[in-house]
Amino acid sequence: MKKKQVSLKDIAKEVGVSIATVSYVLSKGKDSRVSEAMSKKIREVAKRLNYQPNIIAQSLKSGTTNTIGLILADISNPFFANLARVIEDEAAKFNYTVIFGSSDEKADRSKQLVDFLSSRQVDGFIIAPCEGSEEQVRTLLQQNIPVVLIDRFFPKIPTDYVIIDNYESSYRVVEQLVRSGHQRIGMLAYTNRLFHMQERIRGYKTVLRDNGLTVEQERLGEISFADGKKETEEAIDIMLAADQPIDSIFFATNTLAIYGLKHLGKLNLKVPDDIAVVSFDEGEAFDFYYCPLTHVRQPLEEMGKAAVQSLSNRIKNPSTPQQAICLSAEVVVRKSSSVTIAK
Amino acid sequence: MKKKQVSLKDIAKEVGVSIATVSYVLSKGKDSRVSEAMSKKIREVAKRLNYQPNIIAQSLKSGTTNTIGLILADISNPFFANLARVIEDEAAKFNYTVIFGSSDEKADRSKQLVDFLSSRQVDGFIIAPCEGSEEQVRTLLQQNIPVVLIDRFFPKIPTDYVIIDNYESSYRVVEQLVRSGHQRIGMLAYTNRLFHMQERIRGYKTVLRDNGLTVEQERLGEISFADGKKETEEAIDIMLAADQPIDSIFFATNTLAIYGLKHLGKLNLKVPDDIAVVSFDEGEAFDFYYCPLTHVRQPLEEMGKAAVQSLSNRIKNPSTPQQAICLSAEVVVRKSSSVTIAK
DNA sequence: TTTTTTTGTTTAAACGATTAAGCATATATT
DNA sequence: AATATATGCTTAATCGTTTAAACAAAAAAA
Repeated sequence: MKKKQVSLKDIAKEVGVSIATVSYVLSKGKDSRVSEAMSKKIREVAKRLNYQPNIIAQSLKSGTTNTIGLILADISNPFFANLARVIEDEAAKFNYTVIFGSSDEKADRSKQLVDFLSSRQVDGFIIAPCEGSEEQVRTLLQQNIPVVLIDRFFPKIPTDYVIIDNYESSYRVVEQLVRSGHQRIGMLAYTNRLFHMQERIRGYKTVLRDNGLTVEQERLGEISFADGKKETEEAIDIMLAADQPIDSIFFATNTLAIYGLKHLGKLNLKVPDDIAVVSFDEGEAFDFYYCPLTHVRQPLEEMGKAAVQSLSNRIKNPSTPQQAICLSAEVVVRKSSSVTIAK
Repeated sequence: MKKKQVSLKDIAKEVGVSIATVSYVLSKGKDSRVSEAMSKKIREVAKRLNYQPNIIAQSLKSGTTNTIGLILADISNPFFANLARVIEDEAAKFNYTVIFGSSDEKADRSKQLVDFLSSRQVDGFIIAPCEGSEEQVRTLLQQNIPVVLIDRFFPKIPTDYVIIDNYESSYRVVEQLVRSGHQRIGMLAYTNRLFHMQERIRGYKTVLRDNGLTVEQERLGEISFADGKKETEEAIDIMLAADQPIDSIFFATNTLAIYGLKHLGKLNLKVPDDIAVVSFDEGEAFDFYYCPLTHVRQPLEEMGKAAVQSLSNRIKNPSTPQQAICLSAEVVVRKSSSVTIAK
């Protein structure tokens, strides 16, 4: 009736030796000084009883769990879902299990997750930090718990991190709109102070200035995370209703692009003829969109792998100097940023 | 330098009492017989030192981890990703953490995951079992480890499970094609012996027979999981090249639908005018498809919740009689199954 | 005052594994 | 034969927590 796993004790009793002997055979193999005959017997019984070591007990003894805590903004977002999968697979190669949770961009939720995972003794964290989570990261560092930030980072906190060059990528993708002759380029971004978002905005503004276009505050829509859909629609409506309506738009994330493209569809505006579009990120959803999108493709695979490797390094060697990895992203040019055919 | 968590011992030393006293105060609160003054002091020190209980140690002692092992076919599939999210959220309400992995429809991978999660002492499993995993499930049952199957189940194994009525759903969604006058209806299914897939096929065949249409073996494409994309394309090509080409098609899963719709696009066939379509499942991808799809909408929320509740019941009361939950799914009728306008 | 009960705290065992140290035997070295 | 070394196994401590049982001191009941 009782669910009782087979333990070293059970094997020891069955064979008639001490627990230690069994442990030596099963965990040390050849290196132990247990006789070959006894080893064989123990291994046989272990197999017969279907012994599985109790990892909880091993963890308690060793102080290590071979577990990584992964905190993402939102696991239902394909960008993070894919990143999670890459990290999971890569971590498996290092013999780590991943336990993760979504912060939903809320600092207090993120705090809960950090505490939860800490108490489960994860060996380290990979975190896509949300706004306001600086203190949590600092606390982990103070406790000497390894942390690697991913996708976003805090310039003032000396953590390991893996990011892409958001300024550069943003500059280059918006440049596509400029090149194809667009003059009134709008941008939709999330209204937060996270560095990566500010960098994307900086890239947008800089490329306009570099090309003699004016940066109009009304063309930069800042959307709250909580009510993204509605605010995106309103922002687009305003930009289109202006005296000088926008002729193209840059979406700073995939979720903004999805909200935005659906709205443009409702307004019966055709991409790229009525309005050109460029975006960050990709997703299966875009595969069915009638007009292939010019977008920034982030090197998810590389990012995930780098993060796991970086974390693994730090776990093994806590005194490694800070590792800051900045990858460059590819700009995929498609039809959605084309020149307007008839004007 | 050493990463050392604060333990009961540290608090005990600081306050000058035994470990047991600290434990009583922190875990029993009012129920303990520790004096109010001492309790207060201990709580203060615990707070000051930022004490977090070591869950690993608690688990070892209690033999329970408050953790659920979740094994899905493929976490990158939106159907499973959404199901996972529902389960995660529901489990959190019961104070359970979810650790999961994807079997990728491979029995040996699934076996690995079961062993892995077992050794981590999960309190129970929620599994969407793949073909050939019967023995794994039986073994868990024999060990009295709680298991709830989801999405799929084995009629011959008396487990708890949560599924939808696949036969009924399939019948009703294909019926839409029949009603709109389609006569040569193809189906794409995965080639496996799992009950849910067989039921979907049975629904398709039955509705044809019930309406005086012949069931042609050439119109039932059975696709292997490993090479789904290519085989889907070939199957569609064959069905279209036949003497009596199909006029409509039923995709048994969302992945098959995605492969299929992309291929129809390449062939320049318009839905529903050139070919009508119905499908199982949904996904953000379909939102951008030019023609809204008639499909079976599975009650993910209900399914996930039922699974967690069922598992929670069994964990608390292992001798509960078998709980078999079969939910009915909704058929969402859209344009893709409309009658062909011009023939 | 003596006995009983209550109150407040400690001791010790347990969960399952690891591992240094100990202790017999057996074998090798002088 | 005496000593050293190797072999094979056991003892016991440890990780951090929980909890029954023991114990001492204080309060209540006799």
